[in-house]
Amino acid sequence: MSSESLKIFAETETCPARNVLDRFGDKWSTLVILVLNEEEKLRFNEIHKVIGDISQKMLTVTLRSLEADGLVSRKVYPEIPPRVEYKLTDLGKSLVPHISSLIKWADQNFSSIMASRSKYNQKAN
Amino acid sequence: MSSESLKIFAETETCPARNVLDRFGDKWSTLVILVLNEEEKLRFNEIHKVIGDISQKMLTVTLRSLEADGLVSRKVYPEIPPRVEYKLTDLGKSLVPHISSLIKWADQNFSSIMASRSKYNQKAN
DNA sequence: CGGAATCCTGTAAGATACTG
DNA sequence: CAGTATCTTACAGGATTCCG
Repeated sequence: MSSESLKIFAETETCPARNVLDRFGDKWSTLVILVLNEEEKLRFNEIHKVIGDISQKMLTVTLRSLEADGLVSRKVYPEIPPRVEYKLTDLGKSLVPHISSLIKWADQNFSSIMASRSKYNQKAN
Repeated sequence: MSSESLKIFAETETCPARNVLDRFGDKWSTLVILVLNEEEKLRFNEIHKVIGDISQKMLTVTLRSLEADGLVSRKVYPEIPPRVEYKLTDLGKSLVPHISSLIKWADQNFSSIMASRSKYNQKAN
């Protein structure tokens, strides 16, 4: 993969790479995508329950931005009490394998990274 | 890929997935990795020049944390003026393909995402 | 040249309370 | 149930200065 093909040095707003990497720069987006990937469709509180430590506000914010990007679709049922279902769009699904491969790498190299970290911190003290 | 194999719901500190995703949560790490991937070895100011809009401080911080994780190696030459060379470790190199596949996805779907974004923002107003 | 040290600010994100 | 509305805070990251 050549340098030119990456185009990672453009301004953030117009650079696909930076733009999308920024999307994963937040704390919850990837996690929500992965959760949605496991169940086809999920309600707000179901997602909330699965990700124990996300606040209601951040789950809303995250879902809204994923929806804005066309990665997640939101379907409201006009009932009382209200019911809202979230699911990955095709675009969202097409992203999952790439995230998964990253997770897989993480799993495989986690102990190595942690070992390196503690070794590095030792030297510092 | 099953839910169980992902293990994304554990505590952040002990969860490989979250731990590594957090690493890419910062603004510059992936960018620095990609830059280092293109040149085999680079000096501090060379990296700085390639990534035009990173501050000296953040480049230092980023390189240090990448070094701590064992993704980047740092070699100091005892000369005056000082010379320091950075390069990816094998571990760092093994990560690159996964990032690249993400970038590739970003490139391919950027216009689609941007279109979705502006459409979403229209509705909001 | 390659940083370190300090100061400062914007914003992501948490806590809490309220609502159709 | 699925949010919205505020308020508050921590910390990432920028700007600047100094140093071996």
